[in-house]
Amino acid sequence: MANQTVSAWVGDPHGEVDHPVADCPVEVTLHALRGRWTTLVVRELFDGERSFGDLAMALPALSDKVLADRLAQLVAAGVVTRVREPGWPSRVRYSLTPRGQGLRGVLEAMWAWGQDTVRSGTTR
Amino acid sequence: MANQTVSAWVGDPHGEVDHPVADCPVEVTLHALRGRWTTLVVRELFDGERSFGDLAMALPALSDKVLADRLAQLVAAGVVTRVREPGWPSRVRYSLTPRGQGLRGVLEAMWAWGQDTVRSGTTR
DNA sequence: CAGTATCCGGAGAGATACTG
DNA sequence: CAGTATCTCTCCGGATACTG
Repeated sequence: MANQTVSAWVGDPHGEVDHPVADCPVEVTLHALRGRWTTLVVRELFDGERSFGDLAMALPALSDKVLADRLAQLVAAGVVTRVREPGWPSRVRYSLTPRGQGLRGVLEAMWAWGQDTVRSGTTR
Repeated sequence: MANQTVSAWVGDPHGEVDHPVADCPVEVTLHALRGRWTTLVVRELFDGERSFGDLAMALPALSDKVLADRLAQLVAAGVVTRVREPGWPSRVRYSLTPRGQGLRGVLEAMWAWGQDTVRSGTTR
């Protein structure tokens, strides 16, 4: 997760790390993607704007509460934009921010590594 | 986390996803890195082989139990090799497997995204 | 040295029911 | 439609104490 407060990534020397601190970039990313279902919600949004109902339909096993939690988390992380349409019935449009689009690279890296791992049969 | 069982990454169409399944490559990667301290342990090992005591010393706030948990998890994920030295006092050498080395790209992608996010001040 | 055995407290995931 | 309010339950993370 986190590293020490100051030094860079593999740019050692990284001194003692007493605690996984929140301002480590890796920690920040992990935090944004934290929790079950999160990456799936993001993936849905890679395809474009979605409403709450759209997402609920695409992820049927995901409860309203958890979906709302995830969306709030993603909004707080600056990954997703939430736009409430005025009127009735109420409708909310969720879409990725530019930063959210930037997650593509991260998820692709994860996909590639996981793919290799599965192929090699080193599943845990 | 996971996606459906068959289709590819952003290569839609991705059908309905009823459940975050374990065989999604992204899920596999997330699973390998799951838990507090995990990435920090991996980072220590990027610098080369380490003993249990080395790791405990580099991560002073990490308890024996959690360190042992993390190492076992990483071994199970095929990321780390565990070699027990015979004799007394007992000594165990931990190092990254080739697959573990492959995590560099993943963590770098995470680092880059987190870095941008912190710069832009969109911390949550 | 390198762990394992227990126990505890808190966070997160899900189910159900209700509201602006 | 798009959530919130509760409540439950399980899964860690951490502390402490002990062992091969």
